[in-house]
Amino acid sequence: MTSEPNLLAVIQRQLGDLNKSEAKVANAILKAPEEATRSSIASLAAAAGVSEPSVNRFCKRFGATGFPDFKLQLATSLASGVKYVSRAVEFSDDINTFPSKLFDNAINALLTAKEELPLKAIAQAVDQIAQARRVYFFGLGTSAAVARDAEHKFFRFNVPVFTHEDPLMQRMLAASAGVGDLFFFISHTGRTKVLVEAAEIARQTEATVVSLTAEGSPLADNSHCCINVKVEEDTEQYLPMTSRLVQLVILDVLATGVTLRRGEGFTPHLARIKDSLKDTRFPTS
Amino acid sequence: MTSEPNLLAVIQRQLGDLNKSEAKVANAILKAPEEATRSSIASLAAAAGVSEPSVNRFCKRFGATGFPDFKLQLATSLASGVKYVSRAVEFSDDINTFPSKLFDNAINALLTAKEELPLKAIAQAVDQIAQARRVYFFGLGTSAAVARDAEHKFFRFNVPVFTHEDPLMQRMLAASAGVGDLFFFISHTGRTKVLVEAAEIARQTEATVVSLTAEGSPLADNSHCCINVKVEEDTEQYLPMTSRLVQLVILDVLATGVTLRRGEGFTPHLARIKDSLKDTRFPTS
DNA sequence: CTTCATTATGTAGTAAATTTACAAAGATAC
DNA sequence: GTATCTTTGTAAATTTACTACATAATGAAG
Repeated sequence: MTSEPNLLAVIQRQLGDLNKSEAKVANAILKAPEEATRSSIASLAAAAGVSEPSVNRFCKRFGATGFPDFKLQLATSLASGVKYVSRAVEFSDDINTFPSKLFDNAINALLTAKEELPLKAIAQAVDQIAQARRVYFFGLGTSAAVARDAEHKFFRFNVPVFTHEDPLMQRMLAASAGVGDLFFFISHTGRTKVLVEAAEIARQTEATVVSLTAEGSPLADNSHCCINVKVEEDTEQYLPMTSRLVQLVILDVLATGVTLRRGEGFTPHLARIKDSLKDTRFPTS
Repeated sequence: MTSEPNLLAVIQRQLGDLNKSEAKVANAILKAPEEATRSSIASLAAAAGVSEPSVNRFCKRFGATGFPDFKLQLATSLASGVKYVSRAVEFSDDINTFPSKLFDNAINALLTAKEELPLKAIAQAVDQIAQARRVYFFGLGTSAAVARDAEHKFFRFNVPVFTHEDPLMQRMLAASAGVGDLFFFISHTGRTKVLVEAAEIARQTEATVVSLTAEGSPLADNSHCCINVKVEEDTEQYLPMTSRLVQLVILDVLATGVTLRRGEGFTPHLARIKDSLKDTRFPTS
């Protein structure tokens, strides 16, 4: 792809930086993107309550050569089937609307994360995990489930992996750490006290501290290497789902990175683990 | 979608049935489809060596209302054609390529799942969870982490939720179940013996059995209600990541469904839970 | 092989849509 | 309060697409 991956997201993001009439046009488009691709500049201008040249200027502002070109880009963005705008679920939603909204939000989160992937930090983390003698995955609350998931992924690489949901265990293990130990902290906010404290303790040892959390948070500040997760707060009501999905995929990226490091010769080892499960299953008919 | 999946394929197929000038237009478009979406009727006519009305007639022949509409359809089908292709990670991949591949695969999995969402089963499951006196989430291996995640989501709704990773506990709880109990089994394959057995046992009681698993699997057969997850096997090497992501989002859909059922009056309750975590965190600067 | 009918294609004019140039209105700084 | 810069709209110019009609090509029948 040469240009922007999705136009609606860009428009959404820049909403604040637009002047009055441009914002009107933006809102009209965000409200009914499909329709916008089919309408003429005159009807869109009418719908937005602005003049035709304003619409034209709006298009040029977003990198199009003109209105037709803009419509084309918009149609292309829309084609993938995702409304690239995060949509909050409302109490008026029913079974036909809210599931797609949640899926769209999830997809949107992954798309955004993919665009701003901290490759350097990821590469560094892969290095450190591959070299570690022991890896501890620590998280609390919903992040504990992510840590558990990471354990499942990483134990396959002959690296001794440990997870603990108990903050006291986390503290004690952090305190008794040494060279070759790697502490991997997972936190959505990066502000959970007991977790940050555990990181501080680990930091005072010879161990390496890596975190998967929000940039600039206390946890990030206490890490040798921080994998920054972009979070859009406004869509999260009471459950931080989307950031957790991103965390999971990033852990998958790390696990895959370690596999690639191990090289092709490692494949039989993985196959052996998979095979070990064979007898626990009913055979496929 | 109302019409054809891929406009280019349709044009290609009908090439023989076209008359001379229409065929010229078809060839010009097939040769440079991207460019065709950007050009005016005049330039396309020139490129094909025909007159403008011929191009217009060509467009109408393929169901468009006119040239602009045709361009729109063409652009749409070009855009959607490229996506939905999962890409396997290879050992030749490096840090610049494999992370995006993994993200793409995850995104694709969600896109596919979204399109074939079993809404009826989801609605039914929401009903049953909302009415249940107790809900047990059971999974093994990687699905245990998903079950744990579900627990975290659902306990917020005053529904007593239980998770157990121990197959023996799962069996015993299933055996002692009664009216109002709901067993929610999570399994990627739906063929894990001990889990299927637990489902069989639960099925013999008065309890309700719901599963999130592959269609037609033994587990699905032993459930009152099965939420079918579409799985693309070929992209999964040794870790079934994508299906797990889909499972997580579906659980989120279920949790949201239950919230919506509870109605707006329930929001304060959720807010209270969120607030209860406040003191465990460092305040935002 | 001519003539008529039918279909295919192009020409020219018309209507519509888009863009540009410019002027008025509004905001901002001095 | 004036000058300057930005924003927005008006109107004209230009480009684009469409329609009606005319001409050419094709094919069938006599």
